[in-house]
Amino acid sequence: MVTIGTASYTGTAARILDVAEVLVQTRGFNGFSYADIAAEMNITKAALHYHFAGKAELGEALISRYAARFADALAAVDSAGAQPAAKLEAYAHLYLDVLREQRMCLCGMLAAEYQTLPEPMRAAVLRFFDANETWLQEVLEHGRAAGALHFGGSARDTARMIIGSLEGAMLVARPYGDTARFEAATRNILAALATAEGPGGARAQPASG
Amino acid sequence: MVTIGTASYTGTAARILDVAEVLVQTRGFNGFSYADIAAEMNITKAALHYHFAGKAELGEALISRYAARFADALAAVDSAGAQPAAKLEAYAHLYLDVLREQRMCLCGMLAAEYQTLPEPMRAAVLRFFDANETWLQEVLEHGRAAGALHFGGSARDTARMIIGSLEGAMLVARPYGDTARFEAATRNILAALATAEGPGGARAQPASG
DNA sequence: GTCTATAGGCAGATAGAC
DNA sequence: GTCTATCTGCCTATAGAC
Repeated sequence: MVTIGTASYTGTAARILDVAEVLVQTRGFNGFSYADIAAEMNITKAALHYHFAGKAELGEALISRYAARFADALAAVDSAGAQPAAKLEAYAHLYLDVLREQRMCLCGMLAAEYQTLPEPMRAAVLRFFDANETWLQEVLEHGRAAGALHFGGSARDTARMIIGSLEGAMLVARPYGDTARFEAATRNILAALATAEGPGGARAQPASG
Repeated sequence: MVTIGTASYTGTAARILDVAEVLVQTRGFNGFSYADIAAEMNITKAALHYHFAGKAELGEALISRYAARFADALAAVDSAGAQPAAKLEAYAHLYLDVLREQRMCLCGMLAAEYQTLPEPMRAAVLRFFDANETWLQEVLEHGRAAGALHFGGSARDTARMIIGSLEGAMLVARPYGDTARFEAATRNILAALATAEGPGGARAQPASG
């Protein structure tokens, strides 16, 4: 179980986060302004500053809430007690739900803009990926021990591969407005883990010298 | 052979593109300004407008030149006459070279910002991915016919999976400043294609209902 | 081709009234 | 909590001299 944050917002603050979240996921952190949020909510920019001192603080709150929600979703998958392969499918489905709303993963988007982010946001983005990696690693290790999943390399590297592949599949599928691209890629990746000869087997060769 | 564009720039225009390219690949299209380019080059913003009417035109030129360079690199891989698996590794190495300079793929970055881009830039980004897909598809089909590559689904879907996985591996590896993350993911992906039981085999299950 | 100067607008942010 | 009003600074872009 991974607890990333305990941030809880209600009322106006929560509504601000809702609006800002969509803006970041569709336009990027550098692609929207306080004026965009204010216009959408029919309040003034000054009111926003009452709830979140600056854009940096708003960004931190966004990641914190998003990560907490994601952690809750993963905990729910664990509680459902499904098979390892089904857990991986449930994991991929979390991404698909985001893509269906024509959004990018919040932290995938912020990963692209990483170099322009204030330090606290950077750290929070990495924590999000770390938490995902930890959860996947556990699923992969248990799955391999139970003979349900098959992969050659370390569970850690395989977890990282899954995260990257899903983030990238979203990244490319969204401009095409085509969720089928994401779903096909997901099938390819997960199917290889559920078959006898998974990725990173003995015959694996380095991709570069 | 895919010819994307024939754009050719020399002198100041080429230097502007060089500087702007790094800025887009590291900070995003919405994360830099004409002032940044001007400062780096020790010229004025007004001089930039002489070469590229506006940021949108500069963006189009950037993608056009990047895509042409990428197409040239793929043609060079073809000319080398390597085995299918080696071609895929060479393809992945193109991405690695970009990541080693701590840059994101230009079009991967622009894919994240897609919704904020002017239409001509959007179209150019999709053309880039389409060209990549076409090239990979050909390598995959020839590789399968020759018994060198193994995958269950269509070559098109597998090509798309590769593009997404490499873009995503870059996206996540860059914030960590860790090229090993990218290389491990690449090994996982490509190894599965070079082994008997590749991804998307008969046992493949849909990732979602 | 590059400059100075400047326009016009929007960014994030603050002060102080209500 | 939300407002009006305002500040400062940066943005893209243009005009016109050299």
